[in-house]
Amino acid sequence: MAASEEQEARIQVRTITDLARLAGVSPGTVSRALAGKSLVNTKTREKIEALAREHGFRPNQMASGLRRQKTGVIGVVIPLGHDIRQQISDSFFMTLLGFLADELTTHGYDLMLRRVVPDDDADWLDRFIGSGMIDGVIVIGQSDQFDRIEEVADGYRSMVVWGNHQEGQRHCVVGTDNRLGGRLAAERLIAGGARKLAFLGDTGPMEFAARFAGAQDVAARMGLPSVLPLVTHLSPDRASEEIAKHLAAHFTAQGRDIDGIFAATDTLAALCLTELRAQGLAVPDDVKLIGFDDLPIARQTIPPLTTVRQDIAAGARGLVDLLLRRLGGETTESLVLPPELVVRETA
Amino acid sequence: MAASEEQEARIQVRTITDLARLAGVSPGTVSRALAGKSLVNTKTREKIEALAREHGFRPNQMASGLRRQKTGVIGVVIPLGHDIRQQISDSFFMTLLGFLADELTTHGYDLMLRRVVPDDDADWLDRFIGSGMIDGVIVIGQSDQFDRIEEVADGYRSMVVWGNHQEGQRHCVVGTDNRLGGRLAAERLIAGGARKLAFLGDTGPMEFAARFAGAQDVAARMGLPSVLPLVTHLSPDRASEEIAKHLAAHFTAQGRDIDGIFAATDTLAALCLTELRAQGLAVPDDVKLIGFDDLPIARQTIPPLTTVRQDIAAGARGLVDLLLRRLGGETTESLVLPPELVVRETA
DNA sequence: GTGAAAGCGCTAACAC
DNA sequence: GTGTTAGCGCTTTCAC
Repeated sequence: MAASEEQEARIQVRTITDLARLAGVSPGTVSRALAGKSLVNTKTREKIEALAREHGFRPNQMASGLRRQKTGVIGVVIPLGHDIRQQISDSFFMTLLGFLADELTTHGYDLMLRRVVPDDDADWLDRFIGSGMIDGVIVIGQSDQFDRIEEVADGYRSMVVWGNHQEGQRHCVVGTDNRLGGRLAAERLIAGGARKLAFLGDTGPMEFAARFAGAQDVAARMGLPSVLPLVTHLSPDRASEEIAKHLAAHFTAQGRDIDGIFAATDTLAALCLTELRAQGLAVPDDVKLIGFDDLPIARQTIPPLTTVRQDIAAGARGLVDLLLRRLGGETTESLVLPPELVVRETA
Repeated sequence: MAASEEQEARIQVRTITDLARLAGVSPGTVSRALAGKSLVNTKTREKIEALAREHGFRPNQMASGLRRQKTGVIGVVIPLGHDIRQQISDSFFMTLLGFLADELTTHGYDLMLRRVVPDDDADWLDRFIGSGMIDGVIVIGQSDQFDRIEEVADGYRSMVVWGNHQEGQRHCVVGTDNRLGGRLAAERLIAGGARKLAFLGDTGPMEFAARFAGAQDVAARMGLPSVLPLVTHLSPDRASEEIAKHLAAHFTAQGRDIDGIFAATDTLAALCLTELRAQGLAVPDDVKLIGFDDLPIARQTIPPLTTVRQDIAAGARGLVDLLLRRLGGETTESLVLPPELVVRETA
C-alpha cells in the first residue's frame, strides 16, 4: 500500500488523462472538475483537486487555448518609430507598462510584450494579431503608425491604443488631452511673464504635435509670436547635445529670444534644466520651464519642475477596461483623460 | 475569371487547410512550404507563399506550439517581495526588461511578462513554468525567494535568474558582483576622507545585502567603525521621509556621526541628495555620497552622482544567451559581471 | 453526474 | 516532392 502510493507519487502526471487514470475517472470529468464548471459530484471533484495538488498538475494552456479559441493572453506592443528607438527606456512607457501588467493580472490575463520596428516590418500589427497567441492587443503609442492602426481597426475589434485622440478617428484610443495640456503649460508660462515661448522636443509624434499645437493656440490667442520649435531627439545622449546647441543659438550676448520653454516630456525638461544651468541661465528668473508627464524625476530636479501631469494609473485602467469590454462584444468610445498642471518652482 | 478571383480573395483563409485548398495541394505541403523546411518544389512553394501573403495568412502559433511542444515564448517574471511592490517601477528593472525584450526578439522569441506577489501565491514559479505557455523562464530579481528558486532549479533546467551569486548555489544566475561593487564604493568614500560610513537602503534583499557586506569588508580592513545601516523602503514616497529622519538623527547640533553615505541604488542616492540639501549639508564637502546602478538620473542630479555602474545591456545579453544555451541542452555556469566605479562629483 | 468521441490548427512520420 | 494519417492536450457536445 505504502509502496504503491509512493509509486503513484512518482508517476509523471502531465496531462489531464494521466490524472484521470489516477483518479479512476474519464479525462472529461477531470476537465470539468478543474474548470470548476458544470455539475461534478463533490467527492469526485475533491478527489481530483487533491490529486492535482499533490502532483503539481497544471493543465496545458496551449491545448486549452487551442480548443477554446482563446488564450487568456493580451498582447502589448510598443512600436518604435524611426529615431524613437531609445524612447522605450523612456520612463513614461515603462511605468505605463508596469501598471498594465498589474491591471491585466488582476483580470486574469497574461501579458505578451513585443517591441517592434515598423520600418523594418510593415506587417507588425497584423502579424501579432494573426499569431493566434493573443485575445486582444494594446498598442502603446501611435508612433508614426496612425494610418496603419486605423486600417487594422477596421477589421479587428479587440484593440485599444494609448495615444492621442483625433476627431473622427476609427480606432479606440485612451490618452491624455495633449492639446489641453499644451494650453495649460503655455498659459502658465505666460502668466509668469514669459512672452517668447519655445517648444522643446520632436514635434513629429502625434502626442507631441498636439502639445505643441496647444501651446500655439494660446500664443495666438494672446497675440504673442508663434511658439518656436526646438527640435531634438528623444534619447538623452543626443538630446543633451542638441539642447545645448539650441540654447547657445538663442541666448547670445546680443539678446535672448526665448523666455519660456515648454518641454515635450519631463525627461527633456530635466536635461534642459541641466544645460540652462551650464550656460549660466537662472530658472525661473531668466527663463521659465515646464515639463510634461510628472514623472518621479520632476520632483527631484533643482529647482523642482513645474509640469503637466498625466495620470498613468488611470490610463492603464482605462486601456484594460475598454479592451475587456470590447472582448465582450461591446462597442466603446475613446477615453480622453484630463491633464493637470502641477506647479512647482520652474514656472 | 475575374469574378472567381474576386471571390477567392474574399474567402476567409484562417487555416493551413484553407490555404491548401486554394493552392490545390495538401495541408502538409503548405506547412512545409511555410516553414521553409524540407524539400518542396520551388514553384509550389512560391505559389503558396504568394497566396499566403495575398490573404494575410499567418499560421496559428497555439496549434503549432501544441504540436511541436514548444512555444517560442520566454516567460519573464518579476517577483515582488513584501514591501518591494513599488520597486518595479524602479528604473533598473524596467531598463533591464527593455533590453531583454530586444534581445529575445532578436533571437526570435516572444516575451511573456508576469509580475507576481509570492506572499499571495506560493506557487508562483511552478505555475508559470507548468502553464505550457513558455519554453523557458527568466526571473528578474531573487527578491526573498532564493530558496524557492533553488528548489525549482533542481527539477527544471530552462531557467536563468537575474540576481546575486552565492557560493554553491544551484540556480543559474546572471548579475553584477555586488559585494565587489560595495567595496569599490566604500574605498572611494574613504579615499575622499570619509571615516564614518553609512549604508542607505534595505539590507534585506540579497543584492543589497551583498553591497552592504562589501562596504563592511573595507571598513573592517581599514580599521574603521562598522558601516551604519540606514534602513529605508524602496518606494520614493516613503524613502524620502525615512531619509529625512535618518539624517536629522545623525546630523545634529552636537555633531555628525556620518561623513560618507553609500546608497543601495541611484534612486535612493538622488532622494538623499535632495534631503541633504534641504538640511543644509554640502555634498561632497560635509558628506560624501555614492550610488549604485548608474541610471540616467545619476548624471542629472546636482552635483552629478558618483556611482557604481551595472552594465544592464550586458546583463540582458547574458541572461538570454545562457537561457538559450540551456534550452539547447547545455549546462551553464552563472555569469558574474564586474561593476565599474563612475566618478562624478558627489564622492 | 460521467463516459465516449470528435475536433481546435498544426506538424511529422510514413508511404508512394 | 507530395499526400495521408495520427496525434499534441484539452474541452465540449451528446449519450446514457
